[in-house]
Amino acid sequence: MTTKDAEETTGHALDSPSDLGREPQLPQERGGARQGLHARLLAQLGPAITAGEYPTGSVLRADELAERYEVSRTVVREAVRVLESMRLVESRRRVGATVRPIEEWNVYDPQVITWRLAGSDRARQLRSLTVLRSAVEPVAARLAAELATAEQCAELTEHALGMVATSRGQQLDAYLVHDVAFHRVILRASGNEMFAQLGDVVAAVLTGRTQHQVMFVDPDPAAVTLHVRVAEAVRARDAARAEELTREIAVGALAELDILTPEE
Amino acid sequence: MTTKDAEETTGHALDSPSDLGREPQLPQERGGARQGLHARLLAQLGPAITAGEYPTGSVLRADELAERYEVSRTVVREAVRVLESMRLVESRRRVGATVRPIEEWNVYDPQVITWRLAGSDRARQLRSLTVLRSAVEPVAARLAAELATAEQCAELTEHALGMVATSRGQQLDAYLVHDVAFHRVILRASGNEMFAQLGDVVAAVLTGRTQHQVMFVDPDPAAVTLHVRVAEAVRARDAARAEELTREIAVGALAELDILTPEE
DNA sequence: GACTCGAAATCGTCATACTTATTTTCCGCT
DNA sequence: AGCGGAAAATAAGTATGACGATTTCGAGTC
Repeated sequence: MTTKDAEETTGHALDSPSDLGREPQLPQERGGARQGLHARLLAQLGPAITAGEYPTGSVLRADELAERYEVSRTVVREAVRVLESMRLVESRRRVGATVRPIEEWNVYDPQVITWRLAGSDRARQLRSLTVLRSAVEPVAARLAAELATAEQCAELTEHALGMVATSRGQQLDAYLVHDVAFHRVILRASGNEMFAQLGDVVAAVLTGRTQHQVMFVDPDPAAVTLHVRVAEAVRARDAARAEELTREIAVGALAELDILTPEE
Repeated sequence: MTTKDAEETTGHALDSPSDLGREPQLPQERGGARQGLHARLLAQLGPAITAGEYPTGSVLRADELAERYEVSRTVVREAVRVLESMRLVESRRRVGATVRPIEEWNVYDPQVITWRLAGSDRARQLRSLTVLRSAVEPVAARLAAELATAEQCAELTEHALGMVATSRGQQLDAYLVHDVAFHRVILRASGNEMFAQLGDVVAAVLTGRTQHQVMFVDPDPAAVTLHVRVAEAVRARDAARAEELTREIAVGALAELDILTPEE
């Protein structure tokens, strides 16, 4: 059972509600009136495309979509415009919106990431994101060590200690909260806006990992210790050490991934 | 032959030259301006917002925009939808599209990056991107060393040698071509789709650097040598060395940046 | 003074007519 | 028969008006 929780924090993020696009048609959900019909249509088309339901090169015609989903062309066009801005499709006159190859997608778009994480592309997306993390977070930690405010240092140790406190006895949910918060602080403290924006991505990865991993296993004690030491290094303004320790965490995350998903 | 038909049926010609307009916001065709009125409107609004012309919290009303830019509300709405998907604005009923704080923008969106690079935010954007590069490229080089095909290795050495050949005598343009191509190959060869997509970003950074730097100076010979050695390391499947050498390149790029732009 | 209810403003959606660009068809020409 | 170009067909793009939904604001009442 997919117990959902741990969605929180400020801002909106990549959380996809329990909206599984199994139904091939009819966005008829009177349950939750999300904002706007076009958003609902998007929530149908986006996952469908990223899941490969519409393969590369296939064409979406406006009238067809309008009829299929029982909305006006206006709504369809707005949704298509958004898909186009995500580079999922390319709209051409007299042809329609053709699905672009995956290499051209805006794979950094939070919405695209969410859709892919929710769909059949999950494993691949998770791997890409983890590799990205392994590249970014060590450098972010280095910068954080140089730039973090006293308050951010305090948050860091607070969450590191929180991880220690919740690392045993099946408290994975509580552990996850601290873990996510910890990495968010690091990324934000780096002072780089592009790093900071990866906070949601990291949250998604960590959440996904927790949900999909064997839930009985407590977190790796070594990883917990590393987090504590990173917090110490940042507080001590030891950039090199913060970077190196975070790199060790990243190595652990990659190794974990190799266990979970079969190598290609 | 462009013959003007004096069509009075609609009486709405968007290119009527007599219309001078004291609110002259007539988006002319421009390089990069894709087909479609909405794209042209977007090309006006996007840069304006990212440049801070519309500060955070300011509101864009649909009718107002429609009148100001002399387009229909249909066009305005599509443009706003796209801005919304980029998280530049948030559209609410009865309020309009309010500009979000920069921390919430989709700073990885290629279009947003382009706009910011072209506007007043240029220096900051360049710095963010360079830091990102410094994090990603070393890891990408490591992966490339493990995964690159023979053909990619060949391309790599080819471009590295090309850099050597054009590194002296004011051939900066030719040098740039090889430089960009080199980094593109590395990113692509890493096998990570998210890294690969940063190729355009790196190209933008390198191009911007060349354009804004003193054009008389030939590239740093040390950097050129490093590229050659990276190519060698990748060919030799020496992942650790490829990573380390690329990290040295990144350090150089960061140092260069500190010279150009005053630190904050 | 606080509370409620109604009116105004503005976005969201729909329907429709028309425009424009591109593809396809097909006719006439070589 | 093959080829080239004009005409037709098609679907996206744009414009416009109408209506619905919702949020905000203000006026009137307790």
